[in-house]
Amino acid sequence: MSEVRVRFAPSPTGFLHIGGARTALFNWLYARHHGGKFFLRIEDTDRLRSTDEAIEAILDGMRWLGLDWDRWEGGSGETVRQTERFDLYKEKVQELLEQGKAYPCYCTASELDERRKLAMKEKRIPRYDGRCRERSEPAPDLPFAIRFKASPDGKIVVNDMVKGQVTFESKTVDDLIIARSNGTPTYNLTVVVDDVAMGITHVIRGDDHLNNTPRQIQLYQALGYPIPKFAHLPMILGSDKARLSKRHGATAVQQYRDEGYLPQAMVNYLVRLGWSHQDQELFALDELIEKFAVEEVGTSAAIFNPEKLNWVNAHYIKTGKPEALIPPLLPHLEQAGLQKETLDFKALHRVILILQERSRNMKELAESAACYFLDDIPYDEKTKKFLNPESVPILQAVLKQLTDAPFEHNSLKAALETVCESMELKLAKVAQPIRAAVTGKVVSPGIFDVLETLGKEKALKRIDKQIALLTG
RNA sequence: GGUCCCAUCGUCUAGUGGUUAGGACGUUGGCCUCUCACGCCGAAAACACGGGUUCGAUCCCCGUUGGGACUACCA
Repeated sequence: MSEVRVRFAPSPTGFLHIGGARTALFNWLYARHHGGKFFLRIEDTDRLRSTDEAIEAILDGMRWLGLDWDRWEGGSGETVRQTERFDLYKEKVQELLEQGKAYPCYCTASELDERRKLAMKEKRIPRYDGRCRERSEPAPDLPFAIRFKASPDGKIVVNDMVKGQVTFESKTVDDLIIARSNGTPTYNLTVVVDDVAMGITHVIRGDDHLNNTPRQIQLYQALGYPIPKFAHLPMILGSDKARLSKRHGATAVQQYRDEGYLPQAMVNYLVRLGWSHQDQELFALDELIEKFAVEEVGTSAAIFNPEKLNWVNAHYIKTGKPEALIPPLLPHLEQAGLQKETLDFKALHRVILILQERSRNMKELAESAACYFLDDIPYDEKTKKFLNPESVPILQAVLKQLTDAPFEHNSLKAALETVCESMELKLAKVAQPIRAAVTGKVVSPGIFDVLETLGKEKALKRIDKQIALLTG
């Protein structure tokens, strides 16, 4: 069986964050590159912290990024949920128990907690003292957790696809709890059992899991399982080199969507965090699938840089086809006060054409686009500089000249040049008042494009209205 | 504290036992110009430190320092 099978295994305790998205992306790319399978497994064994909202948020984020996942043959749904697999875990725990590879531990959580604190205080290494490991007295009638009996002998070597060979002394591996006293299994056990059950060939995850790997390898061995290949990806950090968190601004992938980022920009930005292909910065998705290799992923952590994301996003906006930009733009247009139902899509197409090269995100684009559709446009405070009594003659001349002009770039140019000549003014002197009058802003695309796009009716009406207001 | 990981411009990174250490974002000077962008041309900006190995180290090895992760009946 040479098929590549990977998985992304988030715990549904929150939204899909940047780090998780990158891990998912690398798994996805690896699977797609090798023509393998990419599964989504929800690690919800911690029932207290897992929520259905979080699961939905994660799936939503995955879909937005375009990371489609495969259905696991052995599962009943689109994703694998660990809470539906407790029977299997119990069976495996029982197996380990029967083989003497695990044992009940009667220490309570609070006792363990106290001992740990004491150890820290006395500067001892906080690790389980193994007091229940070799129990000779009869089992007390108390709740118990199950611990894995780690082997203290020898070394555990991880041949990591990104980190290279990493060696751990077996004796540093603690007797970890594999089942809680309430009977539910814990992460290190479920991850091993499921990865084997699902036939996972490559475990690609954040390097915060590197230290878990020796424990998991011991479990693989105890269960008589083959060990998959591992690839531990470097972390993504915030600007202060600390783990990315809310302090650094948006960490949820959805928030970037809401702020006007395009999924392909997000994907392109994320893939370059830790991976590169010579000097290339921009990659189309199919190109990524073709070129991506986990083996080429770098070893050091990367700092998330919103500025560069902005640049990538702007690139995809200015090079995108207007029709492709419309769907992701719609929610932002609604935010900007435009109803989808009343939108003139042909006009929108033209508006996008003149705005896309000067927009960094969809939100900006939508806000700039609004004035081409609204009947009553808001006027920026800054327009006062250009809309004053002095500009009235200019506006009047322009209005007169434009009344009979075809609203097409070259004719508009000729018309405004005529005004400039007759009034002995530079184009800037004429363009700014018009710009202010017709867009309500002091910056916009080129004035001829603006007028053409806006159309004669709206343009003249707005100029006329400003003249009226200023002379009124 | 213990274990493990990491170290090239501010940031993402390329790179090689001999290079003027390359690209990109950002910063910055200029050009273009009706505003703002875009675009174009230029500039500043890095091999953490100390030992080795070597004719020669940014590159290989060791150490130091500095970051990070893990050290839960979280995942």
